[in-house]
Amino acid sequence: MEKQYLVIVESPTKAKTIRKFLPKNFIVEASVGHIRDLPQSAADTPLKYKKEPWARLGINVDQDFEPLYIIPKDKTKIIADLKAKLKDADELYLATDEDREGESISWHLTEILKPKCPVKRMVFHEITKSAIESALKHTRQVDVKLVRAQETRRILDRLVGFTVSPVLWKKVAFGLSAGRVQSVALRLMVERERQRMRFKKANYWDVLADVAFSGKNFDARLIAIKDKRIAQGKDFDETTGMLKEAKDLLVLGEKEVQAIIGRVSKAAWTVTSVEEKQSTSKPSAPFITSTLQQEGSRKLHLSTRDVMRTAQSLYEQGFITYMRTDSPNLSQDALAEARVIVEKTYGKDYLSDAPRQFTAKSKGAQEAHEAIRPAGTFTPPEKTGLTGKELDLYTLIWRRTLASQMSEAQKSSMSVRISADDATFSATGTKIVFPGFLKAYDEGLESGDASWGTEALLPALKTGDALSLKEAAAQAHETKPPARFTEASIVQAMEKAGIGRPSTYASVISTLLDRKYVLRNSGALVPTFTGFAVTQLLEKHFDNLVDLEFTSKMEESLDEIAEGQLDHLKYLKEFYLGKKGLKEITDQKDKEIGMEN
DNA sequence: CAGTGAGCGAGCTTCCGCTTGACTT
Repeated sequence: MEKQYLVIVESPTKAKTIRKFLPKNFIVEASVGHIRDLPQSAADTPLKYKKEPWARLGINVDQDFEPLYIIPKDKTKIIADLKAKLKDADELYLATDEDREGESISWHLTEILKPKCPVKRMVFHEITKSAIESALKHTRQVDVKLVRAQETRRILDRLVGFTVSPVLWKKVAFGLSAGRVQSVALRLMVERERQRMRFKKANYWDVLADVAFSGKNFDARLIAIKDKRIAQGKDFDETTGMLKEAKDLLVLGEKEVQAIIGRVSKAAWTVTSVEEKQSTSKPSAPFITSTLQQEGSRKLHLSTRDVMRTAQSLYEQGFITYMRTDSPNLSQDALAEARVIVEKTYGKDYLSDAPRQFTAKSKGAQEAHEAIRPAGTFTPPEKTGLTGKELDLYTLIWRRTLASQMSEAQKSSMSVRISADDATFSATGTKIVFPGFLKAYDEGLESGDASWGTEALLPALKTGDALSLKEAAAQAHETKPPARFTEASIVQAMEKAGIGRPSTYASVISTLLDRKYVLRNSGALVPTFTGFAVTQLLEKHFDNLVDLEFTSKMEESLDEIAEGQLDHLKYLKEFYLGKKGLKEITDQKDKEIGMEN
């Protein structure tokens, strides 16, 4: 009889795809994410353990931090199904994602399914027939050290969350929360708001002139009087509203500007210098979760949740690859397909000389998946039959992927100096000589459409040319405080700091909104009084936890644990039970903070 | 005697990260 194999992946959609690449004697099933976890709340804790002093944490902190794992209700049926399928299998292939969490899922599966047949760990980074066949041949064993690193991460997050949150219930308000990720994200927003509150507005004036040369009009702006430069926004200090120190600049008021206009209106306008520069720009990397959320927000005005919901639907319909990823990498198949479509759609001139490959920028990237790109044969958007948000998002992904394999854009910029009486004016123009990738995708644009009609052109000028003044107008300016975070920009900031993962960016924002730590105000996230109070308390008493560096330091330790260079118990003991450990600090602060009130 | 309600004590809230549906707004 033919041998039977059971392959387990994380996502049901992925299982469906892989099934097509494998013979009938391979049964492919999904774990649907994690299958075991610490109890989510007291209600989930088995009666047997409820009396234990550590039951509330779900971790026996005095007994080597032994975690209490339970199977969540919604996973019991999945486990039963997997067990039944395993009965008929001669071999088990664990094909969960190749990252810390995926390794852990594989380990939990062996713990629960207790397979009697041989077990092999297989990994692949792209879902193609050749990649899967190769993965089947190159299996390994579950990496127990990597599993330890995941478990340590899980325990640390629970300890932080369930130790610090109760302090907030006592000192601020019932039901609040703190955590390694959410509290730092909140702090970023609070700090930005403090900057805004400290901000002092500055006012200054300048002159915008409408000038003409051989029948063509263009704008020129006042930049200096008698070689003394005019102050611009960036020259003012944000917290004092005064000119930054050691700047010998001219801050103009309305009266002075009117006097200048009077002088230059009667003067001769002459070009004193012309500088031309050629430049090229390269396309951005294909989408990863964070950049998709940013561009979905900027170009399509969708919330991070909306972006993810829509992408999930596109994924399930087979239009795009997996939407939770931190890798901008394109598979060999995808590269080839993208290049074929670029040539077909835009012509050979628009194809980059060589395939372009991108690497992850953020520190914590685990790169278990590919970039978010059109799946299979890159169906052109108009042939997908999609509508509404789905069509818009797919079009964005399709264009961004193609752009990544297109030629550079070539620009030519011209910078001109003009003198009139004692004043110097400046005009700049940019011309796109060759649009290249901009034809498919222009990041600078707010709408989804690509276009390169935004260039500001100057006539062909040379030194000594005489210009005619049409109009000179006084313009008032005031400096602006730093902008509040939006959903998109906070995700960008979190990713840069290595805080949170692609699967959690959207839910972290939801938590902050749920707790009323921040409010949504026409796109901006505005910290509330509660948000300020919580941040202030955490900064004062748990400063290391809300430090931007905390997660990156933790990641370093987890890496050492995964490599066997650091003992996970030593790390956890020091973090929680050590002299300056979380437990000691919390007990001490509990009393301290109480005294203040 | 039955019904009411003050007073008391017990139990609960919370984390991050991996996946979908089942549910509500």
